[in-house]
Amino acid sequence: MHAILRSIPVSAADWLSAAVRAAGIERSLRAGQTLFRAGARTAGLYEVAKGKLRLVRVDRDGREAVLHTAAAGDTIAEASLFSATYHCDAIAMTDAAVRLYPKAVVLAELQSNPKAAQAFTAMLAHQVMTLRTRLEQRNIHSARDRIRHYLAVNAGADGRTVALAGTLKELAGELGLTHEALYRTLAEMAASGEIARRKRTIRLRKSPI
Amino acid sequence: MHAILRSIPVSAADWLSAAVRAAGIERSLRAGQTLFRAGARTAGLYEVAKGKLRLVRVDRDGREAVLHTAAAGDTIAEASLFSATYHCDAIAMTDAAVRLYPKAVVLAELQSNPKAAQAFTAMLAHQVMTLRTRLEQRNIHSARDRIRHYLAVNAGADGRTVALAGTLKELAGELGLTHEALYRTLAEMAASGEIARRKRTIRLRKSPI
DNA sequence: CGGCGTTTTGAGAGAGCTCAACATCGGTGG
DNA sequence: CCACCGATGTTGAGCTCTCTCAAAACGCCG
Repeated sequence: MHAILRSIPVSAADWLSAAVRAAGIERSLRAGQTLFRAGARTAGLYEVAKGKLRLVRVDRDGREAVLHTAAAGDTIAEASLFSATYHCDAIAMTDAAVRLYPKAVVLAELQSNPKAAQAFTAMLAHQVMTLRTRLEQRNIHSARDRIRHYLAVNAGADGRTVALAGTLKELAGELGLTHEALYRTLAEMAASGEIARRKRTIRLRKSPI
Repeated sequence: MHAILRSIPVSAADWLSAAVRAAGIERSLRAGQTLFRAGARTAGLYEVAKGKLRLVRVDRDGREAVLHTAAAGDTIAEASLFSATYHCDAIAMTDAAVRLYPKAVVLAELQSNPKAAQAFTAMLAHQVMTLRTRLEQRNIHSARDRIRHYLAVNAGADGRTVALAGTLKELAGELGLTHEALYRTLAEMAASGEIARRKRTIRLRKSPI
């Protein structure tokens, strides 16, 4: 799935001109530190240089919804180029480094450089599709089927091996499950022989129909 | 929320050049008819001229996930400009009419017309934020809170009146609830005085904190 | 070795889903 | 104008499933 879009450059490095990149402002973050919060004035586009960040919205119950996870090479706050304030919090999951490309510089670049604009647009289009896939996933109520869906969507080249980016607890958050439910269901699926678990991978025993 | 992006032209009419619009191919659809299905080769960008369409993905249980609802003036299949196949089904909810702008024509336009490209990009950015809001919504487990969230996000200018676009059953699908749960919870909220229901509107009694 | 966070397993309760029956509304045709 | 029909809207009762709270084992790092 998304085979074509996968080949599109996701890294800002690939489409921002040297001039824009030169205007980038580096910043380091410790694990757990906040890059920006919802409601704050938007500064521009961030590129993750090192580590991982997550975009979350917090509802009044203190529950966190993980909207996105960005690793090195990814950009965040793309949509904020067209908005005055951020609409979610960005928090470093690990020690991390980001580069800020000021809004005006990026917008000028997008207007003057069709190639950059096209790449940026393609990346947004890709994000729309990824988000829709996650929305589809959230429509699945059963924990088991939701995990199956995740494994199917995120399987590697062989179609049955999934590399886990972070901890299972993080995965639970991304799936919208409690970590207990995820642990339990994974254990059941392993017991029934549907999956095999290793250090940082899960392998599907049978290919999903 | 999204106050700024709301003012961005959502209609294709506003940014496609006359030449591209002239290349548009009209097509009529009866209620329930399918415009395209997941997996089919992408033809281009569609603009809804009349009626309403919905984009859905169907899982193996036959359950429908409503990814998007498009009304007159909206475009659909934007991301498909960068993909060889569609990733969801488009189904007419009412008798409808659409205009197809062939992929090559639109892509050429985006490359040659910075203004169009910018408008298109802004629209995609807007979609990303809308999708994230829906993803946030799906993280809310309680039916009541999910409805509250929907009402808060979709309240009109006065901040407490929400116009219902379609049937409650459709709304239930969009909220990821069964229609029974939605009916019941709306009835409870009306009984407790939290909302007031009219023909095609819901009004919040108190402004949500 | 000690401490902290992840991983794991247990038991109970709540909330939405499912199945079911009925009411209501809008359109159609006699 | 009225009867019919389908879809939406509404309410009831039971059940399943995940969430919640709890406690303990495990792994990693200082």
